[in-house]
Amino acid sequence: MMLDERKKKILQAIIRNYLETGEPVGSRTISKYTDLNLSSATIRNEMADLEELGYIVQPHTSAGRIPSDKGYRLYVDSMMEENAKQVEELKEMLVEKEEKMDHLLKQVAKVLAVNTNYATMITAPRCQRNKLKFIQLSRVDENQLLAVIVIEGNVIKNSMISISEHLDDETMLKLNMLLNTHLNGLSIEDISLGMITALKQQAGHYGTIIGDVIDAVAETIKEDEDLEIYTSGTNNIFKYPELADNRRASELINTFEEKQLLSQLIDDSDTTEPGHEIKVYIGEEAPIQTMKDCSIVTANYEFGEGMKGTIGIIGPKRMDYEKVVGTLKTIKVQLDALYQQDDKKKLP
Amino acid sequence: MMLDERKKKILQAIIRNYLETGEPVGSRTISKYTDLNLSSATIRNEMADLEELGYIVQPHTSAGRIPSDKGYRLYVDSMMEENAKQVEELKEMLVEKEEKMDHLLKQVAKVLAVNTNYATMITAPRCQRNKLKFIQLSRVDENQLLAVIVIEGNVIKNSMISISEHLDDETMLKLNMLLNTHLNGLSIEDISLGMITALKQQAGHYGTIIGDVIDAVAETIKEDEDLEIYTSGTNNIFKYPELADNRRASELINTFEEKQLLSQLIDDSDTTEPGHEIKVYIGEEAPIQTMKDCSIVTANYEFGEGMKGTIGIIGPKRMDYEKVVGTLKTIKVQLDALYQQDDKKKLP
DNA sequence: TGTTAGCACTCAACTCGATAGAGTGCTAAT
DNA sequence: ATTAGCACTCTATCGAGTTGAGTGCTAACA
Repeated sequence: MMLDERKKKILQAIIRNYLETGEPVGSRTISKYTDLNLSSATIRNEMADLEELGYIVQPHTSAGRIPSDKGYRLYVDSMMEENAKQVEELKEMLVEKEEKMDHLLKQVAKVLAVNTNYATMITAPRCQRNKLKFIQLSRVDENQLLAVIVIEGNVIKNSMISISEHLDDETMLKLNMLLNTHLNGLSIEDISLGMITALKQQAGHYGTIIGDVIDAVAETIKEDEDLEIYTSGTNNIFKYPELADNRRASELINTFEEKQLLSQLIDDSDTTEPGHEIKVYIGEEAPIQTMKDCSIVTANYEFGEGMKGTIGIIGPKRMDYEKVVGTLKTIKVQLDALYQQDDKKKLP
Repeated sequence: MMLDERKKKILQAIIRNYLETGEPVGSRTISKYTDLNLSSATIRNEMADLEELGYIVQPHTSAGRIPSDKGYRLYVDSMMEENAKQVEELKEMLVEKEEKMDHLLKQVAKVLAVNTNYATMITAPRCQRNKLKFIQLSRVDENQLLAVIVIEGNVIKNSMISISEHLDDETMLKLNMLLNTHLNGLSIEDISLGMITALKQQAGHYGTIIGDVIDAVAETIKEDEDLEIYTSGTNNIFKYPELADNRRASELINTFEEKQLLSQLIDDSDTTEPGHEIKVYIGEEAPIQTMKDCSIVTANYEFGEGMKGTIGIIGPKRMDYEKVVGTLKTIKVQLDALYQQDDKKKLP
């Protein structure tokens, strides 16, 4: 049986109402709530059908109905009206652009959390293939060298290297030359063992230093790959009684704290095909076990040069999908734009 | 009235028992629990005294007694027996020393949380006065300079500077010389406006670059001063029913998330005089309003060159003070030692 | 004089039954 | 096809009664 227009309207009304109240919604309520001018008895009949079709369920015999995962899914897929919400305030907050990436990300997470009343997370943009862009060795004091490593996307890392003998300026220059001419533009896969030994040989007496530097490079790139995740508004879950009981809350808080658990979510939402950058997970669809009573909405933003980051909003299944998707779209656009801006600033 | 030995023993027994069970403890329990061989009636008399003195309270008329803040305080101050706990496991985990400071700190927080079953926090070591140690300008590409800034304690920060014209090697060298000879060893207060203009003049055509670099230096030092706080095991609060009700849990989780709220705690515990590096806050003594149902134990560790960090453990008032203080002491020693080790490695 | 046994009393927590009320399903009338 | 009406179901809530842990007090005891 296909859903006729009226059934759809009723389902939509049920969901909308449930989103607001969090309580099972009965036939009488719908009869008044909609502009269908139907009696509660008729609604009851329709609701019985909808239940049989699996779009709504009864928590117990004499209670109203609440949407099932399938019901939410239909709602999200086809029934949500697009409307440009007032996210102006949000835009403004983002405009005062933070200098540092991590500050910016933390702020975005926070703004999102405050705005939506759900828990949020965001990852820093990450590269698929990291290429080495630039290496600089300098002498900090008698016993220490500083290696500065810049990789594609202007990610910069530093590493201290201990040395046991003095290096004069000329040697420093030579080592820098050697490293840059041979390593620039290479990704971690490109740097072979053969190349390393060759370099060490060329450096002669200073081979160990070259070795140390290359180790540092490898570590830098590796480190950039294990991603940083920022979360905010986790205590928002207490606003939704269906998530706030002790066991569930504890599990959720833990998931948010153990960032690596969230990475499953990132990985999953990462595979989005272009044009569908926003994903919605409802209940059991979630890739994380502890979130099976939640809904999750994720969006991928781009930061140029193939760098992508992920934003996620986690809330109860009766999430205000319209608002969340709308807000995420806005944020995504803002973040995408941010990179363009950066780009322009670079070439005045 | 001074507490005689027996009253002390009874109080101690009450506290110990309450720590275990979390339930009010009655006279009969104590009569059995201790080796005093007293009847419950006698205990009752003593308990009445203890209550009058304010060391214990009754939640309601016909319930057992629980320790008051004052009772805990006495316990912590004078009645805790020092005993070397088995923190070997913990030592081992710390021994596999992480390269990166933030990794290490996160791990410490986690190990502590798992070990104690309380929520934990830790700050990175922070300097009182940051002196500039070394500056390095290098050319990354046609339009960008990279300024690497090293401050005392080997904190390293990077900053990109956009340039509109090509700089040749000689100029780069000159600028580096200029910056290092004039700025090294200075703290932020030492860099006067006069000095800046003088430097800019010397740099002539490249004065704006010098300005940019100095801005970056200022920002770097400032950034290092607003401290990073890592937390772990926040969901442990759900293990203690007296903290796990919705309102309290939400407030606590929020406090842990809004790191800046925790900084009040840091500031307060920072003022510790030498020899008393471990502080215990009980209930209302806590400098953070939301934690007035908790107890907090903090320790300061040192990282040489006047850098100090803070570790904190937050749990219910019926916290196992002995274990916590013992564990914190161990961790503190480990962290203190870590620096010494680092120091040695520097001078082989 | 300190300790203890005994007893009456208190109070939170639990159980049980009754009740109210929201909501349903079914049937018969429109 | 829709609706009014009614019997039915189930949860939530409230109050009464019960239980049991624990106290305070008193009188007896060593």
